[in-house]
Amino acid sequence: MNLRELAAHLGLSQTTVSRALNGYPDVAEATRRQVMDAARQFNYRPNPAARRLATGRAGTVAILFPVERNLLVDPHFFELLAGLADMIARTEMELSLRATPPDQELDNYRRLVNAGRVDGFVLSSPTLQDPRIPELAALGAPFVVHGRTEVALPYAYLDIDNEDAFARATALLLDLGHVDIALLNGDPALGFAVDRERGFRAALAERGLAPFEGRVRNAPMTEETGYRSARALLERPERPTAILASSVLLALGVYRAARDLGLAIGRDVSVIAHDDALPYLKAETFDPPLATTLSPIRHAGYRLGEMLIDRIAGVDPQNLQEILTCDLVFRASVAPLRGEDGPRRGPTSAASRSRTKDDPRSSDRRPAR
Amino acid sequence: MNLRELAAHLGLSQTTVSRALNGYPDVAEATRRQVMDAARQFNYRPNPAARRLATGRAGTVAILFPVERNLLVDPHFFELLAGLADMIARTEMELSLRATPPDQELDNYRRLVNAGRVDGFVLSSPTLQDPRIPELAALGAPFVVHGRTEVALPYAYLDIDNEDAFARATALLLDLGHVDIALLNGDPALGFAVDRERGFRAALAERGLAPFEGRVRNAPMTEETGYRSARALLERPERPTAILASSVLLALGVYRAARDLGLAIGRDVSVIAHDDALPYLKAETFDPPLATTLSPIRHAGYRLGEMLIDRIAGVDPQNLQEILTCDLVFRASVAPLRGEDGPRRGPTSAASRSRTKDDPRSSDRRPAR
DNA sequence: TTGTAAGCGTTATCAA
DNA sequence: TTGATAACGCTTACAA
Repeated sequence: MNLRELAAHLGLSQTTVSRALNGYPDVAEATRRQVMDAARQFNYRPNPAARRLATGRAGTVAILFPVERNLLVDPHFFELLAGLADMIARTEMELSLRATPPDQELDNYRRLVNAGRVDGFVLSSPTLQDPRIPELAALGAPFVVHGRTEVALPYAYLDIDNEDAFARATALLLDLGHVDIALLNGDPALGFAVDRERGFRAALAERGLAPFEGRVRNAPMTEETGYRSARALLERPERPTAILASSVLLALGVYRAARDLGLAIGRDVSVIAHDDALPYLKAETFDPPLATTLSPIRHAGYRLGEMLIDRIAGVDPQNLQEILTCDLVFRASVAPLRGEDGPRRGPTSAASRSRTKDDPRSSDRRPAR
Repeated sequence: MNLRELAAHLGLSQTTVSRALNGYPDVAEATRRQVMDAARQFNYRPNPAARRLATGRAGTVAILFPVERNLLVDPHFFELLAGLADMIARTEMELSLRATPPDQELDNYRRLVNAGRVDGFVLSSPTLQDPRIPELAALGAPFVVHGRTEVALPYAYLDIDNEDAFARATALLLDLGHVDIALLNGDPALGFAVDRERGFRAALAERGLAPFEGRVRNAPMTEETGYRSARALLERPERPTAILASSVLLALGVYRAARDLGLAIGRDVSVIAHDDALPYLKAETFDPPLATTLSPIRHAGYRLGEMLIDRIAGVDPQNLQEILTCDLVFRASVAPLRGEDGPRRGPTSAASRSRTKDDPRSSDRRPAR
């Protein structure tokens, strides 16, 4: 069933039918209803190729990823993708996944835009001075960025409040008596690592403290580096009593190192990690369960899709800038410092101030039957 | 630059130029060369929307994934996707990633085919009686399957030789003196788990052996279940001396369980896992390094893309059925059984027979300069 | 408020 | 071996 047949069936012109379907104002309400009903009845779907050809719009959003680069080493990317695909599937748009050799990446953006093959992009894992941003801005192509950068242009982004999350996590540890806290962070070329360190330092500074020597470590966020870093930190007698980790994968390595050294997570060393809610690596199944700053990255993908659709529709990028607050999820990997003044009995007032709550994804969220 | 302009520039008709570009036979060699050169010179690219409209072909291959189902819990899926995207990017085709509610999955395949929006599909994680296969076959839509099933239809597939891989891994352990071997396997609704168990049992049977009671376990392939299963197996005195795991993630849990129980991997319990070469979970960085049956899943994605292109071009599915042999990569997680007759000194002849070799991805594969 | 008709950039049919 | 010309199915001036 195509437009001509539908129009013929209704005894109307293609024009009118097209306008009715596309929500143009100058069409009689009665006509519109008729058209809509018939379209539904015959399950009419406009041919996307024809529409593309006529409008010049591609009906496609794309996400490019460098074939060889880190992105693929990063399971978070795919979780983001899942959320994005979920959102886009609810629209008439398509999501095109495109691999590109790293050295042709900018070129590919340019080509896709100039050839009108893509209406908008999601940029993932931006660097602080990400060249894709000025490039796409210059091309006038709509895009949304997952994360903030230092690029001084008005662009649409969605980020989590990394600084706030790590400040709150640090404050919680401080409230529990910890003073020597280490930070296992990611590659500082990616903005979030910088923000997290800033939050960490700010929370310490607020109590007149600073990180001890060698307590801030930057490295790729893998189990292996988590292990190595934690091992290096914990095997010396003057070890930190708490560790903040930038990912659950890093925390996995921390757990392994602690176990190797005969240290009990929680009792001997407290751990809080940032949790992007990867479905195959759940903080709550850690032993002991891992406390986290939580922000499901899948939801971020979903929201980025919505924002991109808006951006394509012409919404000003200044109005498409969002920062999500992370939940701080308290679990048994965190405990009060065991000091000479005896164990304390739980978070102090400042800790409960900081929105501590349980995992919102737990089953008690479902409505009762 | 479009076809009309290109034709005008050459003083030829659009028809001729189009035919020259598309490799039709009835065009003079000289003309073709002229056209090709000009096309290259002006960097001419046919408009995909126009081409789609004219040909009825979509120029798109798609991969559908259920939003909620296990697939997303599975990091392997994304690695496959990366290989597929890499391949498709080298063609004129697009790769469309589509999320679908699980209950509308078949419907969505049907819609996409009938509306001519997709030229072909990659089916991932097929079940033994996967309903997508008869559905797509009935629709006459080209598709390739990652894995084999019990569906009695001629369809294109790419699979690894799971049975052979696990038979060889088992034989290696047997050669090293192990007798009580456990198998931590995945969900038996997915075909590969069945094949792996078959290989395991076959290798044992060849020596007149069978698995001990409770030694075959099926569960989702996560770190957590690996831990639980290994724990249950290893904490009893009559524990297995070797464990085969269906994934590196499971093996991670096995390592954790062994550590908890004070058992040394290699010395006290040998471990071999199947390795799909996920870039962020490397068997060679395990401590001790993890022996594996190796088959990079990314390459499978790449190859599936090639096969799908062939299938769309009309190649008979019977000629598009491939089974890849896994490499057996020997590492320190495997050691001879420590028996009353003292430690043995390494693999016996039968073991070296079984294509044991080092990780082929190591740097010595690069050509010398 | 509706209709006519001209594109959009290809490919495909048929004739030359 | 080449060239007119008609689709392909939709959107959009412009006209009525």
